[in-house]
Amino acid sequence: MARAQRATSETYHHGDLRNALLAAAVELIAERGVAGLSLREAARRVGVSHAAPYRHFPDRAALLLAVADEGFGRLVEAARAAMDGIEDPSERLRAYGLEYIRFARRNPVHFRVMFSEELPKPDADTTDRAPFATVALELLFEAAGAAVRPGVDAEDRARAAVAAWSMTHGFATLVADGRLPDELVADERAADELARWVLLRLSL
Amino acid sequence: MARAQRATSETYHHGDLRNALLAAAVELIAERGVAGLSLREAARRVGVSHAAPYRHFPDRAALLLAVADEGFGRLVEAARAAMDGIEDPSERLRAYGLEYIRFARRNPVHFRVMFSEELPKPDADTTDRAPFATVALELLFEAAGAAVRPGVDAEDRARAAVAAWSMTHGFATLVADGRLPDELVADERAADELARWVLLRLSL
DNA sequence: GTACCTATGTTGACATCGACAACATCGATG
DNA sequence: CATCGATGTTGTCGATGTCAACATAGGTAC
Repeated sequence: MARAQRATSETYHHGDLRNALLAAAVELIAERGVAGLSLREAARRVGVSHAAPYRHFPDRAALLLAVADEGFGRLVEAARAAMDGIEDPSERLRAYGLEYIRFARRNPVHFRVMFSEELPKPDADTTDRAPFATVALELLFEAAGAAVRPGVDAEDRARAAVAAWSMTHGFATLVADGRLPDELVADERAADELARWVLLRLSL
Repeated sequence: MARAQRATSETYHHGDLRNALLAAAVELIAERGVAGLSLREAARRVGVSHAAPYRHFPDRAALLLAVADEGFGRLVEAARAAMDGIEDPSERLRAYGLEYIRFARRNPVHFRVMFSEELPKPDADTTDRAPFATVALELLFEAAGAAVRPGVDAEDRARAAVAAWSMTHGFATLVADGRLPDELVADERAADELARWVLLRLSL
């Protein structure tokens, strides 16, 4: 928010433009949606010229990608913390799912960007610039694979992962997009409880 | 596709501009994504001037809305046909889900637009211009409500609907966005089978 | 300490887009 | 056959993404 400690000479050289732009982008998207994000408006809001952002992001897509990766990073962190110490594989998977949904509820902007169509498709190059997305999904597939009864073949293990992801991602999407009745997800407690209930309908 | 029967005077007055624009829009979105849809490019592709689309759609959002409603219409039609004649409520719900997912696979562009963030939020006015969206969701909630064991209270019935929607919508979203490994959903048969398997993990 | 050098900002320009206004054309209706 | 409304066209405006050319500040090498 507040301009970084040492804004050089109080005018030229912002000092922390990259982060300021990220924050402004999130704010803007919250107000106008992903499509409403404009580099010029973001620049305006942090008080720099319209071309300044290009010193930090090659193009608009890169800014979106940065927001997405920030989101995936936070998700991975939260999920790891939530699963930490839990032994039972089913419980671990549920803990991940719950955190995934909680994340979507608390960071709807990030979540929407993370799965936005506007995001450049991950290729070799993009993967470098957004490492966390891969990690987050690997974590999920691991947890899901471990949660199926032992002795199940690889194919069904993959299917189980898809089922778990579908359920979790579906619910999270509905929450982040505000498609569920407000009273159902108004406060954290109610939302958590509903999420838990929904995740329990999943039998792998 | 082909210009309507009587393109008046072969030049002025296209004859079926509205539909031509819809088709062009879908094509464009398939190539460049929803964000890549531009009224001017659509106009160019059907061979009219850049302002012609405004005679049929008040703005860009309206064109998107029309694509979405076309999609919801087709979905409702397909879902009704699929459920027709099936008695068992659980089977009916599964039939809907399967059709929902099949629709997403076969019409990924429509599906993405239908749930795109860019779509104007449904308010009283929009509902008039896009009646099918409501119908499609009502149909789902009915089917889900009927599928839970009798004697369950209203609250759990609503929860069940959310769970069913989450699972179905989640999987459909992953498919439409191409996030699942290609070999899993390459041909219709494999995709259907996987969808069935996934939907069977749902126990209401 | 001073003279560069590089990272970071700024100004100015161009093409594209959504949107509107003013004008043109066609076909149906009297 | 004259008129009128629906449908297209041209011209224009402001906003945007992106690039090129220029400016500035702060650190580094001597």
